[in-house]
Amino acid sequence: MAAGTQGQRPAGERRTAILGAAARLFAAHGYRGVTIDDLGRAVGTTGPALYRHFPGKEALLGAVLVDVSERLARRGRALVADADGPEEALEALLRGHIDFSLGEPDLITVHDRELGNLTDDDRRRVRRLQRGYVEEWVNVLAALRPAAPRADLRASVHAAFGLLNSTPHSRGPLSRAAMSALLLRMGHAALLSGESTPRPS
Amino acid sequence: MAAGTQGQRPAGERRTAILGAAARLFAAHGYRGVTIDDLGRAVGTTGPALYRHFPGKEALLGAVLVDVSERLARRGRALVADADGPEEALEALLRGHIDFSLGEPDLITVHDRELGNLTDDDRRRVRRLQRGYVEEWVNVLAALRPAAPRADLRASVHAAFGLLNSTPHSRGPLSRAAMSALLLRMGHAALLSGESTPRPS
DNA sequence: GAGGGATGTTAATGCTCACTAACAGGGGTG
DNA sequence: CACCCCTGTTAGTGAGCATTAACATCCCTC
Repeated sequence: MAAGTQGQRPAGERRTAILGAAARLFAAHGYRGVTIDDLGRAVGTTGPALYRHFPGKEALLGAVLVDVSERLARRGRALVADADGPEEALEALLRGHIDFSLGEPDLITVHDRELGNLTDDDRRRVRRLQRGYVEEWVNVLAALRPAAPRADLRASVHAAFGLLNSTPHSRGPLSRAAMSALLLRMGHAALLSGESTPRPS
Repeated sequence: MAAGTQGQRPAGERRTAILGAAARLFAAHGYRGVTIDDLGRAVGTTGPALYRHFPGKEALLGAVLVDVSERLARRGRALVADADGPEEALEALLRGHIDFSLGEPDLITVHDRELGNLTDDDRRRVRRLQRGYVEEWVNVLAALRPAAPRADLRASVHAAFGLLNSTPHSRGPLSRAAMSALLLRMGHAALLSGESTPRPS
């Protein structure tokens, strides 16, 4: 029971376990509220073992945030490219984002709480990816609401994200399916509320 | 310039200055990212002077959060009581909340990021106040959408708060008036999207 | 079957930080 | 005018924590 008792090799399994634990713990207690030892304990090692996989705590947060930002941006691009017209693109973006925020609430939470604890470099990268994702939404919306100024659309998209991302804090007793439907309906209504007169059916 | 050079007496002026600085700094860097010395410097004293006004850092956060929660809850109750029917009550709640989130974004930010750093006691108190405020909204909505289950309405209200509170992170170049109008429109549409068929005009 | 890289472990190390001690000026009240 | 409370100040103090050092295993390759 002294030292070095492990010896598996399923590639970066420990690494991904650490990333998962980091997302969960950072979401629950905040970046500053989690210690290296907490992280080690969460993956069945001691704290310093972490340094065999990441250069430090900041880099760990960076890896989490860059990864989630990349996935969101990539997914957004793909959904829009595959969609058949802007109505369907918007629907796909909404569904995709909702799946994400219901499926990985920890990542969503960390993603918009911990930007300030990143390295300047990582923060720039994450911001760039976020901007790209937002522009994807804005482009789709612009096709549906040609009269609206682009700045308004951008603000609308950010507000819609606030709505969709509220999930981690407040799902309550609703099933995932029910919550998903509710968010879809609300998000859709909010984003298209720019038209002065909603047309029935 | 050695020691004790001050001597004003406008009552709790220093105290409110500290609370303001705390809201601003906690919003910008997070509770854990702000030191006692930062707080002292922000109000023109040194760090430890703070202990003449508050028993500690936790109590300071507690004072900020309890105060904002009380104000929101009280305001919500008053707006609903003074309103003429549920349509107008909802409108008033939306406008009130939007004013708040555009006018004091720091408080909004701290309010939903730092619950976890409160004393158990303060957390309970804040949660109770929040629940009361939410119920105010839910009651109004229930009158407008009698068919919807209360759990759905609660989730909808939380989601709408996410939308309205997104402001601090994302106002962009829009004027306050423009942003206010945009949020009002979106919030209204999102909350009333429960009706299966939106009726024109 | 010897060597070495990957991965852990425990024990420093050094910094940051909330909080406390000891001391001091200032002004209102007796 | 003497006292005393209010509010500051500077110098600890002790705990927590990221990171590094030194050392130990395991398994894979030659």
